[in-house]
Amino acid sequence: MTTPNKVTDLFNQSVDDSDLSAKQKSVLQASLTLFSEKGFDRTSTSDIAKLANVSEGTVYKQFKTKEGLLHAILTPAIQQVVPKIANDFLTELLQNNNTDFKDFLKWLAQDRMTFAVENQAQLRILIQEIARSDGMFKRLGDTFMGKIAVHANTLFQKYQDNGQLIQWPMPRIARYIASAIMGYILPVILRNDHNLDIAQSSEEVAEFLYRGLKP
Amino acid sequence: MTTPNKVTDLFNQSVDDSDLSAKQKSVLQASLTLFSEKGFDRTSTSDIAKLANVSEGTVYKQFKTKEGLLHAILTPAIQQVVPKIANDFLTELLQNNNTDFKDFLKWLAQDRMTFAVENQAQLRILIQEIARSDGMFKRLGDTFMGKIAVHANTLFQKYQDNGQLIQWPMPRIARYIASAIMGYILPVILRNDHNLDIAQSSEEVAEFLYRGLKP
DNA sequence: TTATGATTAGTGAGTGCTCACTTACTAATT
DNA sequence: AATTAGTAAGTGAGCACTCACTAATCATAA
Repeated sequence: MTTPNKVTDLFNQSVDDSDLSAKQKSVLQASLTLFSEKGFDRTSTSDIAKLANVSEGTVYKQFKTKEGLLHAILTPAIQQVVPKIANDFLTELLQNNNTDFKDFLKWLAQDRMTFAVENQAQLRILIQEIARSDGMFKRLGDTFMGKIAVHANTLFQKYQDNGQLIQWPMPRIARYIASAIMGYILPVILRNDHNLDIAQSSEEVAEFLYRGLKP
Repeated sequence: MTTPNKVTDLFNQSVDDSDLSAKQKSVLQASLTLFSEKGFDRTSTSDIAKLANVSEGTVYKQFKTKEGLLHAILTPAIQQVVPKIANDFLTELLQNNNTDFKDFLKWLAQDRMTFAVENQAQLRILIQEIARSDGMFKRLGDTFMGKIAVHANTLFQKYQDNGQLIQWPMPRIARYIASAIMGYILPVILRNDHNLDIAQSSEEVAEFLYRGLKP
């Protein structure tokens, strides 16, 4: 439970799964780099073509529009940011052994921190989109409510019945867990910092959260 | 201590302090609205002129460039996001009465939540900028280290000596306080939500933080 | 007060440039 | 032979910004 699970690198995973040509892959890679470094709106398609060493027409052969390129990058990110966590909760639920709540917190933190460090560029682009359109945040929130809420609720209930978790409403508990972990992840993404000590950080945050959330 | 202090509305404050004409003020107001709704890059100067009911030349009479407009909006925001907190800490320090740590947490949360709700548009634009250039986040971080760290350190030390605060390093404590409060503020800003129950939320977050941070 | 000159505020039709996207073409693959 | 991938020179639209001009404001002297 405390060992890190396999958190996949989104780019390599979704690129390998698709049957894109080498040139198209380098278009995606160049877009990922430039979007995260300069922002979507300040990246031109000719910039992308130059960095990818292809002609500008090639950029449009596969991804019909510039937005389509953004979509190709963000869709796998969005689909993993939220639903992957749902799976984590389920896995934890299905193992009926009574895992320590603190261990679960540490494992969750570890898992999401690993994901964040391995997908910094995508997450930065996602944050840019969230800040621009209030629709994106609501969409993520809805996905969370739809896919995670039920599992999280059940799991938290178990810990509450165990006497390991305070009797607060589930959204309140979720908010503190999410924001504390975000407190480690966001600075890393926003500073382009590549030196997050995940073992140390997840231990720390689990300790704090457990103190704040035990009955 | 638990009563909210006066948190000023940035736009009205900085606009009234300046000697801008009515038209220039409406240019600023229109920019604020459009930048926060559509993002800086997707707002054209002709959009701004239209919403402000002025000619496009007027936009450029006072604020020489579009960037200058962004600057005029963000500078007061940046100067209040961080340094205002420094002042709060100082105020708290100078009242040498032994205020309860939990009361301080509640007051701090209340203060920043009020600020955030009253300056949603500016903060949303600031978040957009933070997400785009990693320089902005570092700049805020440096301002924090320069203006707040010392005061916060002294204050936390006092609470630690009081036996009200756990003996953790100051950055760790600051991180949890900041992220927990952010957990309430960010959703409000990113969803354009205008219904944050500040009294309830600040009480809640102070309760959680105190549980997690008491020795 | 009022006429005068000067400074500033505001206008809106340009202007040149960048950019997303197209298209007519060639090269490669099957 | 036919379909697909890749090319590179367009193209038109939109944009930030300018400029020649007019309207308003204001200081000062008759």
